[in-house]
Amino acid sequence: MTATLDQRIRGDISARIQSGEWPPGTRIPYETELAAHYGCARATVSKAMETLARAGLIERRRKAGSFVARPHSQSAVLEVPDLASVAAAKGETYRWQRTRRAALAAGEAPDIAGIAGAALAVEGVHFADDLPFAIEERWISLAAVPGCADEDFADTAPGTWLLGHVPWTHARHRIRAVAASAAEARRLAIRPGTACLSLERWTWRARDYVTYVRQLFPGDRHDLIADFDPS
Amino acid sequence: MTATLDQRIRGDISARIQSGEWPPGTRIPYETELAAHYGCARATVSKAMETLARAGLIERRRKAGSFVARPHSQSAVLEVPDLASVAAAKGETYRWQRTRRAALAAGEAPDIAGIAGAALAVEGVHFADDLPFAIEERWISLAAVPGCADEDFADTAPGTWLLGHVPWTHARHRIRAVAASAAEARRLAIRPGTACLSLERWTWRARDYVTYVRQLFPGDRHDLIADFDPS
DNA sequence: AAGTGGTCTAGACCACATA
DNA sequence: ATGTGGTCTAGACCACTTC
Repeated sequence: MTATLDQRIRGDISARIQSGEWPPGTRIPYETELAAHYGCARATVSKAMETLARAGLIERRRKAGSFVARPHSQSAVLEVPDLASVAAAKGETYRWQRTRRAALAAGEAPDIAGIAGAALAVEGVHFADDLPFAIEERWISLAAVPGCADEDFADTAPGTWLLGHVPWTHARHRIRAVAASAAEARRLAIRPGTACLSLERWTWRARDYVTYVRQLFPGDRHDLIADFDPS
Repeated sequence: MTATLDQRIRGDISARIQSGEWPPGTRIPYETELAAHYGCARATVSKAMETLARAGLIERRRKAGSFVARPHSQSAVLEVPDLASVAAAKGETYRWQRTRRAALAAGEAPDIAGIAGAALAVEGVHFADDLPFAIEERWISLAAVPGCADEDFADTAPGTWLLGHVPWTHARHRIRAVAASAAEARRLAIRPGTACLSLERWTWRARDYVTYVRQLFPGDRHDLIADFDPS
């Protein structure tokens, strides 16, 4: 029921924006005016406004004031959970089966992985209720993740291990639809040419590549959900 | 070069986390300790810590202190730009061709759209350099967006119009890989069964559905990129 | 030149989780 | 019972932008 003053101010303003009462371009009252209106310190108003600005609802300009922002694109937060968690959430049994583990010398990792130095290559299949639902190909930079040389990844999928052991600073995902090749189809127990979701992820730590992974899901066994609330 | 004290504190701490010096679970010095170390007020430290907590780098617990977070899932910000902007960014000519516009009475919109009342149905094709690269099916709630009854959407894609005219509070995206049906393939000038990326988006304003849209892209003509920096 | 947001201070009190 | 984070205040000065 009761909320902080910060939240109340934020709520009042975003309600006016979302109701259309303050259309894009409207000037919001100055911080001093709002502080007087709420009978609080300007710092409290400022904090609320900063949060709204970071959420993209308003734009702030010195000397001019704060204005309701014009939306320019839809954005959404895509959660890419650990596959074991996905299966667990659906009440399915999860299993990882490694099919390859190889230490590669410098230059042997494929170009797309972006790893120039020595790397560890790992491939395997994720099963839910004993049905394969994703194949995974991964390369890990040994320079960036020296500890992974001691892991065999026979029982634990590398993604699960990396998540808890390696800090990263930037990640890029590419999502595509592709037809399953004959080899991929065999490992996923589907027909060649079936539409599959391809999820690629490059992970950096500072300027060094940490890992590149490609996961392939049969189209009817996986989808990605992204939710977004501006707030 | 020079930054605010807030940024400096944040940078120092995230550097220690990202370098691995402070692995997940490490207790970060108390706010009072950090304030003494930097010779500043606790509020300044608190602001830095709050930002780090919102970015997911740390977890704060009353009485216990703040701790380096254990990452549990990868998350990424998926930008879903207006398709006209995508084409423009690639230097391609963009064109929208409407193929259907129909006012529907209550109950006539498909269940998946979630719109119980009267709705406007719009379908069309997005072209880049005169090649179809997406088909779109959309339903707009007339109750939530009364102004759209006056739009014919012959020249402007509804997404472009809605972005600038309708405030929304929540959106959900679903991304899947599907095989093109015969009808879809014909409109996209591809072969039936081709792997396509299906992007669905439900948009709410408070508790009311505003619009539902499904866009279908040939797999080789579109992909989605999502970047993420924790900060 | 004037006035806005941006940052910071040195307190204060509170709520809550832990010990 | 204690000590942490959570919030807020009443000031202050600065930087930047617009007038």
